[in-house]
Amino acid sequence: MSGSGQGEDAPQPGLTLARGQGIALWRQISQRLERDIATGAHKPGGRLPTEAELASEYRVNRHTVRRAMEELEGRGLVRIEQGRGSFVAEDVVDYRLGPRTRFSENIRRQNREPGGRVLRIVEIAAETGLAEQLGIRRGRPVLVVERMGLADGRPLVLGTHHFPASRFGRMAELLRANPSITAALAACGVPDYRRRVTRITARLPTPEEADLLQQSRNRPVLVAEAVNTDPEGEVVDVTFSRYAAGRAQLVVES
Amino acid sequence: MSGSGQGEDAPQPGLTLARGQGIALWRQISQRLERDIATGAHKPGGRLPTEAELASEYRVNRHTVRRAMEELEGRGLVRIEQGRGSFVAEDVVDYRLGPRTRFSENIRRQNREPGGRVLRIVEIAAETGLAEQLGIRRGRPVLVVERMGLADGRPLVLGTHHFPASRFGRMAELLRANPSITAALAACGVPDYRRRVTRITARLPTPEEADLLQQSRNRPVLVAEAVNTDPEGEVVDVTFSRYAAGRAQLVVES
DNA sequence: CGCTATTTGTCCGTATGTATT
DNA sequence: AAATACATACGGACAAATAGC
Repeated sequence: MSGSGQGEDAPQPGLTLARGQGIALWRQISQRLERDIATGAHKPGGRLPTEAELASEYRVNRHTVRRAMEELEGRGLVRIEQGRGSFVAEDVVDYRLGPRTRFSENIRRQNREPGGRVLRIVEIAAETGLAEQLGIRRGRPVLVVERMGLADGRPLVLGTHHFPASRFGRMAELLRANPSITAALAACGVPDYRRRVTRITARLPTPEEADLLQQSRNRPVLVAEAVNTDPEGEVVDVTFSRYAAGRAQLVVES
Repeated sequence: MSGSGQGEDAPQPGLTLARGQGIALWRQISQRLERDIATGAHKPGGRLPTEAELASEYRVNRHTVRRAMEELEGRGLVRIEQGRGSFVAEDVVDYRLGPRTRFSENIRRQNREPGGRVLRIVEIAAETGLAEQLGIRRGRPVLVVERMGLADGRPLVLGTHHFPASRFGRMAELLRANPSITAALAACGVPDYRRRVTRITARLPTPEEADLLQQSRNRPVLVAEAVNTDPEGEVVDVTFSRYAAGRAQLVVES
């Protein structure tokens, strides 16, 4: 790019790839784009050439360029939007994990506006593993709350909360009025709770998760399993949170 | 492929896909395979049908099956090996993150044999951000140690450590003799250190990382940035660790 | 050891669908 | 409504890794 836009036929020095050697073409392209981003030739938020343009510049098929772009997207360097184009990526939110983790406080500390939406509330019977974690008997009713947490109106995290229904049956209606978990727990007689353990993994999102988080299928989600207890040590809930990686960064302080 | 292997022409009930509706074929295939794994029709560690078999069963192109398989691999449900086949995934290692995080102890607690290999040691000049974190002046020498941590001989994590060279210049030779960071620090007069903050994100690996971790490009890596201090509160090192997601799960206790 | 069959990986070319502008 | 740009799907060819002989 940069300068003479035409001349599709010229050899285009610097854009020739090593063919037939051990290195896949899409990797070479992805490396060059990465370098161009690192050196600032493509600036954060800036627009990248279209797939067709890159394909003709590098003299490869469009699919080969797509491969390279998908890799860069998964690594968080670019963002691809159907019908619009591809852009160099930016910004992340720090999400602090600690004994007193509260979503809204956490987001406000980053000078962003927190938001929440309850997606689904159902009751299920506790299977063995869950029952053990919640400290209840197998088969007892569990309230499952599916919730989306937002920062500045953008989806940041999907949380699946599990409460013992015997103690927190009222939460369903409370949450419908106010999507704050902390507020609902307070109304159920738990003004304070504490995070005990958090198990963190990462994986690619399911298509549904990618959709809800408004995130590409190639960007991973951070999966955090948390166990919260009340001041007496009684387990209040077990939560699986899925954070959009690249929008959130979990911070643990010791 | 369970049972009657021939009969390529029969309609194969249950394997027909909804074409031309809103749902991409590869997604439907991935959903079915996911269900088959969940129900135990395909058992953990077990072998899945080949791409060619699935393609003919579902009456789609092999590439469409590949798409579906790649998604499942990224989500950690299957493992794909070139020349061998595809398998249902298993096991993860819990890696505890706490103030006194030590790699070897951590791995041994999981009844696995820890191992380490130093990949590269170089000295660089501290740029602004790093200098600030290390509590040294910009441009001062920093020892960068690239290390691989193994469990039972399998790569688990890649760590890039940054030590102020003024204090820890001897580490280079020490590590060449013994790849343990803890031992090398002890020899440099730091018998104990503490992890202060850890910032955790996830992304897809670079091709090099995927290679070193012996992991697929579709599986994310957990990226943890840690700051360690000595008992006096002096910063000892800043480390970026990249864990193979699906082999490791980070556990935080509060 | 090399040879071969199997299985996944890369790349090309084309056609069509869908979202955005 | 048209043009642009990314998404899905197909079909074919060859490369690379693995396993068995």
